Amino acid sequence: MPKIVDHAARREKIAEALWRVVRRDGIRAASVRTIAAEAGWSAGAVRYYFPDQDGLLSFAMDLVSRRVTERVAAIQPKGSATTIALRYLEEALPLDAERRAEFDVWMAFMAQAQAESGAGGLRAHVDTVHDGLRHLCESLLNALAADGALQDGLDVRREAERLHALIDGLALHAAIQPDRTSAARVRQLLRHHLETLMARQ
Amino acid sequence: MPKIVDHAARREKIAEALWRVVRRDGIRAASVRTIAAEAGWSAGAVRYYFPDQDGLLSFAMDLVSRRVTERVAAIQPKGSATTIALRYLEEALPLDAERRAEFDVWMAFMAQAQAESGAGGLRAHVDTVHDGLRHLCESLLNALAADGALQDGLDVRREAERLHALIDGLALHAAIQPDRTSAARVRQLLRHHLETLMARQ
DNA sequence: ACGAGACTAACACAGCTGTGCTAAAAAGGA
DNA sequence: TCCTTTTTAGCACAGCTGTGTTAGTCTCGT
Repeated sequence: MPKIVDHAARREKIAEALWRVVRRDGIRAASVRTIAAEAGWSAGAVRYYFPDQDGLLSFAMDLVSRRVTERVAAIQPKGSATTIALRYLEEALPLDAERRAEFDVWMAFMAQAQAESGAGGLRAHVDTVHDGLRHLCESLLNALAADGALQDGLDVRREAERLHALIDGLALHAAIQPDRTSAARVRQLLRHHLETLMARQ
Repeated sequence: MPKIVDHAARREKIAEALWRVVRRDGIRAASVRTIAAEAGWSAGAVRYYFPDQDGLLSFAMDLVSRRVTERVAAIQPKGSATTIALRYLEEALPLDAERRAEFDVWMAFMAQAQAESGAGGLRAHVDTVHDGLRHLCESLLNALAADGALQDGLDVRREAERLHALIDGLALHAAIQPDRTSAARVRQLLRHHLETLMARQ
């Protein structure tokens, strides 16, 4: 029959073009035409894959979280519970150019999602990712507790919330002031925080 | 001479209209005309006070930080160093409707400021506020240390960074999931964090 | 009263916006 | 080769965008 292009791959290419536009000029500049130009196609071609703009935005936001999820899923959980925890938590932080780009875009979407009206679908994405990270924090702390690595009498639920907040705060700092908040420093702070939770050897 | 209106007050009214638009429909909807309509004036009137849109955006963002700064400056530092610290840090968190509104707007501006090109002035505002909060954290910890309330051998600089990240993370959580992250819970987590830094009585 | 200065509204313009629609091009199976 | 289906480019439309400009309205000190 006719020419076949990888539909899913094309949609991702377009979404990535949207990311670049958002990162370069902000979400206000993310129009169908600028995105098409960035992707190297005509506006009509883009609209063939995304009939309307809201769908494009929603897909692009979802792609961010899928990318992160894929990377997290690819982690091999080996080593001590502590090393594993550090490894997982680091993956959620924007410590290199690629993840920093994703985080910038994510931040733009998150701000947009806060708008009461309009694309309500974005709000659900935020909640999903947020709950996912909270759950990850809790799981990692539970694993540490099972290993007897944590101090006695620790409220794991509370510590998970605190860790979660710390992670998001560190992510923000790494993103908006990458020079002042180097990757090494962020790793150091994260490790230090975990150490304050651990039992004295 | 002619009719006199309070110039500064009018500019703030317009900026607040911009906030409402951003909060309701996102920063993408923040055009001169929608803002004018929201403020109840004509677009021409708005442009009399803000010749161009970038100026309006920049002013509106600056107003957010000024409002926060004013509230922080109005705090009466009385009570123990711990109470004072809690009082100050709480003020930086979006724990009521007004501050939540400000934070939503701030988040939208922050995301926009991350765009490499375009309104470069926004970037400076972000840095100023960011540094201000970091400095506040450090000052409060130093005051606690001077009172002998902190554990011995604590790296204050490091703890200030950790506290700062925690604050920003808690603020984010309080803003995007206010139902799941109640004001009481945030206060509890903050107090708990400080307690982990304090010397055992 | 009157006129100088501060303020407001309205229009114009070129350009961009999302979306609907249509015609053409491409490419693989028959 | 030709035909069928997918893919692409382009146009059209109404409406919005930022910004210049201009004409008008108001209010106060003289």
